[in-house]
Amino acid sequence: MTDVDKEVRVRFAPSPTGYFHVGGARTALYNWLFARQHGGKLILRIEDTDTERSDSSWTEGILKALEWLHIDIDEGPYFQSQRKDLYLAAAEKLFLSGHAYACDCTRDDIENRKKEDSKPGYDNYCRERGLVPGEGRALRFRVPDTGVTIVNDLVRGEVEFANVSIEDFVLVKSNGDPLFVLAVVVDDQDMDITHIIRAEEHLPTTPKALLLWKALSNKRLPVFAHLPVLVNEKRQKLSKRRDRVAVEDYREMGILPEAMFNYLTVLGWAPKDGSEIFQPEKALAEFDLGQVNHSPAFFDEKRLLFFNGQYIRSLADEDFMARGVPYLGKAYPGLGNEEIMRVFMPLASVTKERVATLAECVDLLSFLFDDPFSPDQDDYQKLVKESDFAGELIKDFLDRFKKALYQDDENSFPDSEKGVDIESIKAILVECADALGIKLAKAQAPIRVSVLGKRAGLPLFEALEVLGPKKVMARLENALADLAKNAK
RNA sequence: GGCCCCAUCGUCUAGAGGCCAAGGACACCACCCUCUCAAGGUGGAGGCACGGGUUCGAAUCCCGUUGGGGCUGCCA
Repeated sequence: MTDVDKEVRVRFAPSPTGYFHVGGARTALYNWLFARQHGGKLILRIEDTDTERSDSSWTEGILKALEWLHIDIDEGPYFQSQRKDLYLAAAEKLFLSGHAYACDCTRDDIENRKKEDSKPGYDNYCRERGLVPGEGRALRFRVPDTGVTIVNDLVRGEVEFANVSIEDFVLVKSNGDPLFVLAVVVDDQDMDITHIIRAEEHLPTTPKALLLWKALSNKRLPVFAHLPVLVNEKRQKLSKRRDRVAVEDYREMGILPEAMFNYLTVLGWAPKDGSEIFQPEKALAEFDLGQVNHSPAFFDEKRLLFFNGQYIRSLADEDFMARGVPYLGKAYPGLGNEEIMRVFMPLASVTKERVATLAECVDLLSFLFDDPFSPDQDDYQKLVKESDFAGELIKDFLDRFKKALYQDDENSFPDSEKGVDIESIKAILVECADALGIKLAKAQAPIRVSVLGKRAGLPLFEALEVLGPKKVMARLENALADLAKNAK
């Protein structure tokens, strides 16, 4: 078998030093697409060689986020913290072969000499001192003084680095811990990685990796693909510390994983036909690293919200409801799912075309569950209290509503849940509006605010029907009493 | 400062020398639909950073400038 026939093996290698943000998710996604396209393997490797900043809880978050996005991994997770011996063995090999040398320079030493020299980076002071590796001594790689190192990149073509511009970088810290450059190359060779797909920020370290790779073995070089970074509104690389773009946060606000997946896919790549909302199958069929954009992309939440709205609306009512229920359950811990679903289901279709996220269901349906109930103060003030017809209208509506409900038998209504149907409620309000000589749009406002609590929301008649006559009447009577009290 | 990457509407993009007086989508504005709000429909405003080349012809190729970004750590 020739090298060319080798199975595609890619890796996603996050470092667990903070919450998992959307930039990492996109890198993982592109790796996944590439692996699946080529019938290859996706390996997950946790780069936790920085013991100071790494934490297993972050690893947990990465795992959960990948699962949520349906990015399934074939191997791993491997933990670099558990493979230290491998890196140290490679370090020894490099020292023995003369590719690396021990260095006892402190940071200050280097700084001081730099003042005289004015050249940045390490000055190769220890290169020919013949120090033996040991306590308090770092191990540095001997970078060639001449020649160039060329990075073969699927996204950017060939990128050339003059070796003189690369300093003798550290492979092993003076405390004996291996550094990521070493660990990454050792692992990529050990795990037979064929394609390294990662963010562009790694491009400057790639020539180092290549030099190391060749010094370590004669394995075929991996092919690189450096993806443009994701930036914030200020065009800076997304940072875990600065930018609030955790995958977990989007999940909590009710972004659908398929919407996130789709949005991430088209952030930096577009299918030939220009379509933007599509199933993963299409990306699998058409995705091409060579077509990935070269420039940084802004993670536009507004656009994500649009994608999410599209996905929500394409859901079957039952599915939509099932996904929304947990959000309501969280907002109203006292309620059982059954209880929520009973009123959610009949309103599912009118709700799903009014939300961009699942969390927004809570806001739209709160009138069903709030207990005690109280309307939005601003809306109530403006559309009920300050209205010159609200009192009259509400009274009229309430009278007619009761009449329809009791149906000529005032005693037949104890607490019947039968209620009044949508068409009848509408007919009643039309009559009220006509009596006042105003339009239906105007007439619905006081009723809406008094019963549903806000000036905007679900279609009034559907909402009233599902709410049920008891609460409708109680809230209208409350409004009436309040208006009467105020009139004095 | 040094090295490297990048540059099409505000944003994400289509564009691989003539099909481009630059197309689509988000956001924005207007109108239609309409019980509110949405959703949906129709329309509108809005861009090839600049300067040189190459070419019969450049958003597309080359050079420079400017601008932005990344890296420059015994972080990843």
